[in-house]
Amino acid sequence: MAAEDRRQQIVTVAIKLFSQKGFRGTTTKEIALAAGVNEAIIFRHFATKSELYSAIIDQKACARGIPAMEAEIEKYMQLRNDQKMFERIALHILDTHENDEAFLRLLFYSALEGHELADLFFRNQVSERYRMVANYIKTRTAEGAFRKVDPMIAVRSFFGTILHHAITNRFFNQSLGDQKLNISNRQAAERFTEFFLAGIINPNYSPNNRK
Amino acid sequence: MAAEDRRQQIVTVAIKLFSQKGFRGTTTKEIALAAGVNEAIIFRHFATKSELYSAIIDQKACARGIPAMEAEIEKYMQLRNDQKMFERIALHILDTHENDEAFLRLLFYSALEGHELADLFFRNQVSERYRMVANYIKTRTAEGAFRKVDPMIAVRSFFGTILHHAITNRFFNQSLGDQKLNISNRQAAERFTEFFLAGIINPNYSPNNRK
DNA sequence: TACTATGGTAAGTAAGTACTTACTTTGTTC
DNA sequence: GAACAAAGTAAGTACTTACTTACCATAGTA
Repeated sequence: MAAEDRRQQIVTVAIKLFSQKGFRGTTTKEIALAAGVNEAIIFRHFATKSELYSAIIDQKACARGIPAMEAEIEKYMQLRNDQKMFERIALHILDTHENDEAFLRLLFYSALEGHELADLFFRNQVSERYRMVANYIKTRTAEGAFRKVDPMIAVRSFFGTILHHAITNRFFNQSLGDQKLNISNRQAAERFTEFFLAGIINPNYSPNNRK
Repeated sequence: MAAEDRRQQIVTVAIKLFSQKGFRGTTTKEIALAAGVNEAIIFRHFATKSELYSAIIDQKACARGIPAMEAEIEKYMQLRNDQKMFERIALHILDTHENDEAFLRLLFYSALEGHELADLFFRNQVSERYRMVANYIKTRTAEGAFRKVDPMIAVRSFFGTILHHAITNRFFNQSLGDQKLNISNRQAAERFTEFFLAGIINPNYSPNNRK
């Protein structure tokens, strides 16, 4: 196998194992076994185990957003379609964490074990999205469509709700007994967004008497 | 030192270390060093490292609630003081995670590493509280004070908001740059509750024409 | 055919790891 | 003060860890 392919294969295998057992909990021997090569091969491609982790960070923390989805959100913002806009963001988050099972675990392990992944991800991806949504809320408040609220409080409420749902479903669902909430991501995005917007829209607003 | 005291001391030291580096990441040697005893002492009190973890679980997952706080919440429920009631729950959660720094980390490590602590905690503590709040929301909806909402959606929105705030503050606050939200727990409880209630109260309700 | 660069391996090393063994100290009771 | 149980220790064991060394196989080029 060509060097570059092997390198990528090792990274892929390592992502899976690190997400399952953490960085400290995963041995280079296990990674080699799962990749079907001798352990020494890993150290031919990566000087240390930490360097292998760095390669994962480069791949995960700097992942580019999906342009189609970004455009969709942008469109709904311009149309002032609040429901669809927040719903799309929520669905994106929920789907991301469902499709990439490893990622949420990798993030939490990284936060707990003190690697830079979680920090970089927050800096590069989350922080920017928080700012964008906060600005949208400010705009809508200025237009009179939303009540006067602290945008950061509203942003944390919204993302908190969605992330809590994602985290609970992944880590704690079987612990909740009859308190489970087994709905599709689409339904969840729709209903959490409805609930969120009910709390933030200005009941006296009609689009015609916009200032 | 008496056996029971030493045992408890080892548990206390282990909680701190396990929360910092996880179960797998903490060595029995480190625990012994931190407790100021020989490593063999640990194995005199606990047959295995796992058994030490079990002792922690017994102590943490079965911790009793604080009666004074439970009574306060119960009182606000009976008085139908929605703001104070939700605020008190929120403050309890935020304070718990601030005062017991180790606990949130211990919980997440346990969820990731697959120990029973997280599961037991959810089963014994969280699930019951979710049910209680969901029932309260149902009652208030029946009384006409709250809009007709899915109680589970509302419950997840509320707890999600509060937990997200607690988690973000503990793990990711320094990653958020200017998106930080540096407010006291009391302020946070008050403002998140206000925001939540604005979304759930029935605007046409007045207590006098209760059914 | 011989040379060389590259992808691969077997079998190590030194430093941990959980856990044990054989022994010493210390406080209590008669 | 002798007997004895409980609290403590030093120095192990067998095994695993990240990482290394010395060697092999094969394809492309001269």
